[in-house]
Amino acid sequence: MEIPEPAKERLLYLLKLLEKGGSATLTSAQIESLAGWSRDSIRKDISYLAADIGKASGYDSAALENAIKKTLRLDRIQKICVVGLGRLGSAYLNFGAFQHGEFELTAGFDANVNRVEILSSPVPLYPTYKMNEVINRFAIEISLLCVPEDQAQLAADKLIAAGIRGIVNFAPVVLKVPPEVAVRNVYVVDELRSLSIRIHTEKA
Amino acid sequence: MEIPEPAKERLLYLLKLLEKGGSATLTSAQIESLAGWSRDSIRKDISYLAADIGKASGYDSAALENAIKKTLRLDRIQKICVVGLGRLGSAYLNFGAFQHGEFELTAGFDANVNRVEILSSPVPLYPTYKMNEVINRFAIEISLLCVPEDQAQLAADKLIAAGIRGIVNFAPVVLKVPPEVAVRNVYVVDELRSLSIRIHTEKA
DNA sequence: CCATGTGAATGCGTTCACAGCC
DNA sequence: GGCTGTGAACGCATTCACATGG
Repeated sequence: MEIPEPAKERLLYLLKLLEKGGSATLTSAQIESLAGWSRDSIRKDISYLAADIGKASGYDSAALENAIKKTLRLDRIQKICVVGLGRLGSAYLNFGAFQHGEFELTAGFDANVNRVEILSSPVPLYPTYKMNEVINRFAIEISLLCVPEDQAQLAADKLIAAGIRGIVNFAPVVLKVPPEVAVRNVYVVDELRSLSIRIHTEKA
Repeated sequence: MEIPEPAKERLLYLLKLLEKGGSATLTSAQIESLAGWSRDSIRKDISYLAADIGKASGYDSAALENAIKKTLRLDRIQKICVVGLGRLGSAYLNFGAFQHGEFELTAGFDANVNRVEILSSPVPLYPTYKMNEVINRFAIEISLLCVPEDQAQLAADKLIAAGIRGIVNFAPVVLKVPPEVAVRNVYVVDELRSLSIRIHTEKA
């Protein structure tokens, strides 16, 4: 069965809750108070996992966590890279979660060859012109895009040409990408606007 | 009429497109190719604005931009603050968009009094115990939460007690907040997971 | 008995199709 | 003619209500 998109997002959020530990077993009512959705939709969401987790006492947290990871295909290590090694990009080179977690930072790129040579990094660094080769050699699927605003589209085009499948875009621009490439924008002003809208246009 | 939540998000995204300039007039078909949604839903979304913008030649970009801002209540300056003046938090003190744009950074807070005194900043800084007073005095509605993971919930509780209405949370935790407080989480691993799910669970 | 799991009903958002207007 | 604007039809996700199981 195909899982509805909103259900996937809720399951992802639930996974976050589960990872922070807490009780070994959870009922849908408890999840409701933690997460804010109705217990009915929580039960329905979990039922999509088809994993036989529920007892009369509720759900086994560990089993639930595994089932979500497996169903959402988050159960294996995935390779990522970072493009643009300025302040933000180079900070991610040393980010702990990328050294041991489910996302393995495998390469860093920058158009400035000097920067590539001088920066010390636990991750191999390459000049931009090697992007195609490196991304394909290591089967990198997702990239962090940390270049300045005016270079973002150009860098994205290169990533796409190299066969990247997903981009986390930190530049405040709307990237033009083909439909098979997924993009998530991370920009604080967008978040503020979204909050502002929720605060000021809520059903009175 | 109440605007559907998904429509609000699309309008917000469309606003971003409009702000980057481009042509002075846009048809729904052009927006379709830029944004990726169907022209029908675009026309419906814009119709919620009830603003009489469309001509036979399409929409006037400037008028459309204004109408979106007005309808989504983004047409006035809103005050924000930042809690936690470490690497990330202090970087936002000098963020250009918060000095002239629609969000005005009005205060910075940190529990470490020393840090508050030593940091040089274009924005007034205060120790945490003044949070309540300052937030109310300046009518600050939204806060950036940039403290370490293990202090995030505590700091959020203080913000909520001070009457904050929205939080942009940069810590990798699920904040427990009352339903009237809005939260947006900004965490790169969440974004990567979301992309991964889209890439690997797309309808084949 | 309490909590899960699930077909059936509801409700909401998108798509359709056409009327109205420049 | 081309594009917008919108009631109506449609389809999908949430909610309901009950059957099932520890």
